[in-house]
Amino acid sequence: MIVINETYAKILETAYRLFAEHGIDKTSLSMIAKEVGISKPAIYYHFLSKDMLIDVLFEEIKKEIDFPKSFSIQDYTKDNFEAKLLADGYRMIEEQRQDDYFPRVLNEYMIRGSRNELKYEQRLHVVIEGFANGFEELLTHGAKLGVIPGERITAKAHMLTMVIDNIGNCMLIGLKFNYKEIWEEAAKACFGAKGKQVKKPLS
Amino acid sequence: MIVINETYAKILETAYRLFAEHGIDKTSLSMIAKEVGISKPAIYYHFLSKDMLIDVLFEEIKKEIDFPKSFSIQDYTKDNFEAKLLADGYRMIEEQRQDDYFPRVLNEYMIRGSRNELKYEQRLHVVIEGFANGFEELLTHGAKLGVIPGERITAKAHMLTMVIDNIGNCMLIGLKFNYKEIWEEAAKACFGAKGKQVKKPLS
DNA sequence: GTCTATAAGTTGATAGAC
DNA sequence: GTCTATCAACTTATAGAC
Repeated sequence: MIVINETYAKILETAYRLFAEHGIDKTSLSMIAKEVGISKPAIYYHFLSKDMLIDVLFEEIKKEIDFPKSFSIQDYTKDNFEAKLLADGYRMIEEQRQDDYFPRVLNEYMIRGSRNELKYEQRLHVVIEGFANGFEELLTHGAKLGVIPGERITAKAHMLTMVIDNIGNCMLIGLKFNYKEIWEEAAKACFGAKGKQVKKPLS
Repeated sequence: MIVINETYAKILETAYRLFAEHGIDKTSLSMIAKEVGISKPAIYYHFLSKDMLIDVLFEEIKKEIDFPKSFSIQDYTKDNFEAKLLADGYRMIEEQRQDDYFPRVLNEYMIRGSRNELKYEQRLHVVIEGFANGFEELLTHGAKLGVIPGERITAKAHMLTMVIDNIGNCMLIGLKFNYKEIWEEAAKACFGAKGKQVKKPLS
């Protein structure tokens, strides 16, 4: 978050934290102002309304979500494909385990999108479809390499999206599942019956 | 929902609908009273507080969630196992497509559980674990019948739980995925390499 | 059981001084 | 840019009549 104005950035950061802790609806501008150390009307100098603040924060958050950040397709080769798909998933799970502010806030926008608020709905599509398309691209790459069956790539990609996304949700409510193993099952399903090929022909 | 008192039931039903439409936080007791056709203080005769109303409704909702309702293990045989697992999933997806009030409200409680409100957190565990355990039981049954590999049953069951649950979430925000195909990929993953056995020796 | 009236507090937002 | 003072509108909740 590179912002010119100091206070502007502080307000956004504080809103982010408080939204995660209490939810958007139950976070008032007074609470934010108090934490930042300014008066409530001062917020209105930087943001037109609470709604605008919520909006701007969502735009900032969206920038942080990026499929290529977690799964860099160009690094996947015929030999490392399965291992790398597993490892990248593990890493994503581990990242969520450490910072639960992010998925919490994203969840807040998710629930807003699930209502009739169209503006969030459409923007959330971009987020999830980003992952769905990313996985589809990755699996297509795998099919070209010959490590993944070429059929039903889209369905498989979406299945992976469902799993990795819901792992985050379940961690949020404190469910103690073995998420690495769950990801392994989902990932393995993409390789089909022919998945058990040469394992370590590397170097 | 079989309740003795008329107004009591009306309040609960109206709360259910309004919670789904506007979220719990943005649904006031005035809104509920207005829709029911009574005055706001009348609600306090039936419920100690808004919190108690939220609590009671959650208990009612929990009764509606029941794994055996969607997947009745005793009906799964060696011959129909894969087909039935698919069909039951399809039916669940179809049910969600028709009534989106239910998942919406459940989502409201989910997000409450993801905060620090311990009472919801623990009760939500019961809900999801109900499905996780149900799938585990079902797959164990499948392993006994010889249609499912006996290893990693728990991980597979949890993977199915992640998928079926998140399909609901994605439908909620209006994502137009092919959910039947997604479920097929998840289900097929449980059968492993040996899954391609006799298909129609039935009748 | 349901009402009117009202308390006590919070909210998002604005006016206007500095 | 930030403040104090203030607003109208809402909230949950209670007192007490019928």
